[in-house]
Amino acid sequence: MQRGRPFNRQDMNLSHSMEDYLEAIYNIKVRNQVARVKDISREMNVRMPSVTGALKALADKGLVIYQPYESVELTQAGLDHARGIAHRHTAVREFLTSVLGLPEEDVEQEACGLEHAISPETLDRLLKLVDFIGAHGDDKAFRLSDFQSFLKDGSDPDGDMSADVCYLPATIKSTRLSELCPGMKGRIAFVSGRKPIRKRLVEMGMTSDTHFEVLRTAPFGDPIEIKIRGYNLSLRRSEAEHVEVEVIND
Amino acid sequence: MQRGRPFNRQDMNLSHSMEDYLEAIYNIKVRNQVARVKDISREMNVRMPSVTGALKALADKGLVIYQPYESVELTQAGLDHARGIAHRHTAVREFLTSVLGLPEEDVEQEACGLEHAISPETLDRLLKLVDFIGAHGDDKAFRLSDFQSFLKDGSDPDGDMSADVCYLPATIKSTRLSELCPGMKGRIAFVSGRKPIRKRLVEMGMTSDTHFEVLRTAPFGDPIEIKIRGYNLSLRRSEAEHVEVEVIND
DNA sequence: TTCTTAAGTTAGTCTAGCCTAACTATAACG
DNA sequence: CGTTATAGTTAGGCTAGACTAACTTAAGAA
Repeated sequence: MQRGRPFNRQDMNLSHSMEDYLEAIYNIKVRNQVARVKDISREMNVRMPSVTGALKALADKGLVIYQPYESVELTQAGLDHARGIAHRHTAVREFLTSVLGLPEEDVEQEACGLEHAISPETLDRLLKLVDFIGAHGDDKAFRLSDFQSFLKDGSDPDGDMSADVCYLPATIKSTRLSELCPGMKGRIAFVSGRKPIRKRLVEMGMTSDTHFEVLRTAPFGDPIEIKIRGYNLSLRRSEAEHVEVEVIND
Repeated sequence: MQRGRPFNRQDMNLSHSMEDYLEAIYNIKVRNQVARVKDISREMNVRMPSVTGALKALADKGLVIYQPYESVELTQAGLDHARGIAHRHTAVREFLTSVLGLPEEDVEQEACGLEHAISPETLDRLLKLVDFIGAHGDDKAFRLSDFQSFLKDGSDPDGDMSADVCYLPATIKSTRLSELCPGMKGRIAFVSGRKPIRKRLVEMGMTSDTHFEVLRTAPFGDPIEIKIRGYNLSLRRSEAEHVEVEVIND
């Protein structure tokens, strides 16, 4: 029960609907680089004026940068939030398909509903469960008690998992280029930021879907050196913060 | 994504909020026999005028019988619906606690959010999963592939489950007295219906928390004979339909 | 039987989110 | 360089669902 509760998502109080908009913007940027009102309207199945309204609300909360007639940018906070939602979505979808065995097609819509109601704690355990169950193919035996003790102290009797593994299985782990450490590889999702900085980054070859590897980072992470399209490139931290990437661990 | 979708819960289109009200009424009746505006208001954490409004809306949809200044009754449809919601709620709570191992206290609120977004198909599988995993204590090995094939053809290699078991484990299976078959035992949850019929039933000993057993049912289920408080009682089907019970299988 | 009080209702307000209709900006093309 | 089509915005309206303030019922005490 418990009505009247504002949806408690960490500090920020985002409505169900605003979360949907944020997620849509994020997804569109990953696909198309830029998110325009029309795109969002299509993705969300609403009319354009509704999008305009939502963007103003999101801008008020400091989650997007919105200026009339321009394409939408995510702020740092907006990006963080959007990633959170996307992770919840992925976790739920993953659980529904790979554990419950529901068909991919049917799952998408349901995940959209469930993603808003999942607490961080549950999210964490859901991901761990998916990982634990699916760790080494469907035929590996699973004991609930093993999982429980794994949750507690991170021990897995079969030694296939460890507590500090990355719990995003068939999942995309997204972050900013500036967060990566040397040796990590990834794929560029999209470049955010206003026109001039975007232009510069794109000219350097930072375009969507391009793969790269981080070579070196200086003491304070500035500059950061990456290998991309066969070239070595050196970026300022302030620039790397505008590059949303997906980590690929091999 | 997919905004603009009316919450597709089977045929009836009930909003998130209306579902909450319905569930609250159901829970209160199970606890208190009667649900009054004040109770609902307390349970839902809203003010009384909001309840009045909601009751009118639910009455319009034919889910409750509402007359000003009187206590609320659930119609047949309302009861069915409420049970559905309660089951989703229980399934989610069960999963969160017994599989994910989250603490009881934290789970209640989250279940409230999730219960609205769960499809019948997912509900079914979630219950099966809880049952399958917990079938014989935490130490029983579980193979995802076994679960998957159990879902398909109802076969369990260890023979501990069968396809037509009742998939509500630590769960309350609630229904109407009129639905039960001879030999079934249960507990009276509450008696619905307007005053005269309620009065008669209560006088016969049909009060909340009383245990009973179904002895006989005539061809068309009318009358139905039960043993309650040491007496044998014969009820018309039309009366038994007003008695909400919880089945106890031993 | 009247009085008092708690429960319940009505009326009216507010906000979030959606909508349509009508206006405006931008960019692309002749 | 103006025209036009498309994208986007503003204005205004609607519904759901909450709220407060003020009125009404009903039930129990005097």
